[in-house]
Amino acid sequence: MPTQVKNLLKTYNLKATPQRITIYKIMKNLGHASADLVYKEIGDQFPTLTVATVYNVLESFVEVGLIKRRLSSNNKMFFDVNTYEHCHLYCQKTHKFLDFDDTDLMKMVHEYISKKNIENFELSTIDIQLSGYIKN
Amino acid sequence: MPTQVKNLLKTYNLKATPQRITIYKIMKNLGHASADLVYKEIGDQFPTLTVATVYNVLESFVEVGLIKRRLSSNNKMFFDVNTYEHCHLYCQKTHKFLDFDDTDLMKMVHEYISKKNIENFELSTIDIQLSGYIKN
DNA sequence: GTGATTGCAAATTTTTTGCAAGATA
DNA sequence: TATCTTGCAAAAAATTTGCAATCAC
Repeated sequence: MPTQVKNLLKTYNLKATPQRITIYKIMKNLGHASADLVYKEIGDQFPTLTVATVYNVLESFVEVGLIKRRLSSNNKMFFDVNTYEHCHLYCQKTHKFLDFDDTDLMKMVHEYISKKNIENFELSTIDIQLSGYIKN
Repeated sequence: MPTQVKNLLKTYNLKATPQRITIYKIMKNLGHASADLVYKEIGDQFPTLTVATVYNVLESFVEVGLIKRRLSSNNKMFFDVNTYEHCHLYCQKTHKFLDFDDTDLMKMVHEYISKKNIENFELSTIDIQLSGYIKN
């Protein structure tokens, strides 16, 4: 697994620094997280790693497409380790995300939208977010 | 129009202060905006009105359901003056929103989702956001 | 009048920046 | 070695708070 992450980073033309490896593993583990959350998760397992580095690293991941930004109403940056298109359940209370995989739905909406042919807009991704309360 | 806003606020059990009236008019005019944007828009037309008040007022609007928060990847609070369910075009470069009304699409997705019967989740609203670049 | 709302200034929280030191390929 | 990345400390940006003064009803 550690070597795998190393290779993954290289695939994306990122130098495999210990900081990046650590942060990627945490993102992989959390699935969705804010910079802040990642930083807290690091805790004292890597004492010299600073918040600034967390932001830098996450930004470098976004740039190459290794992770994606997610939309939140939390006024915090949120990132998603899964970059393929999928829906989300978003908890308005805790601001947590759960993946909601439904390729049929995504396909249906995509087809509908492409028929519409929206002017003056270059579509990049479709986000479907079900907002509400995650119980438990 | 000024009286209309006054009445609207009263309908929502909000005292019709000049600050609230001003801010609601601006929101109505902008459609979608961050607290910051609203504050800038006020400019010197109301010199004593501070940022703190902008946040307070917008929050009070959200609480009663007069406006809604919107999801952004901008790490800023975004608000929407239209509270009915509708889609959005979101510009990833400028972080601007455009309404994209399509009741058929919303209906289709709603029906699809309700058939799914998602466990441990209390659905409040469905957000469909088309992210990309708004030309022009 | 009374309770809710505002202004102000200061504190927090979140994110960014600059630059020297260090690590990666 | 050359370049990219990190650490650190400080700045900037965004949001919140406390409290006294003021206003809407």
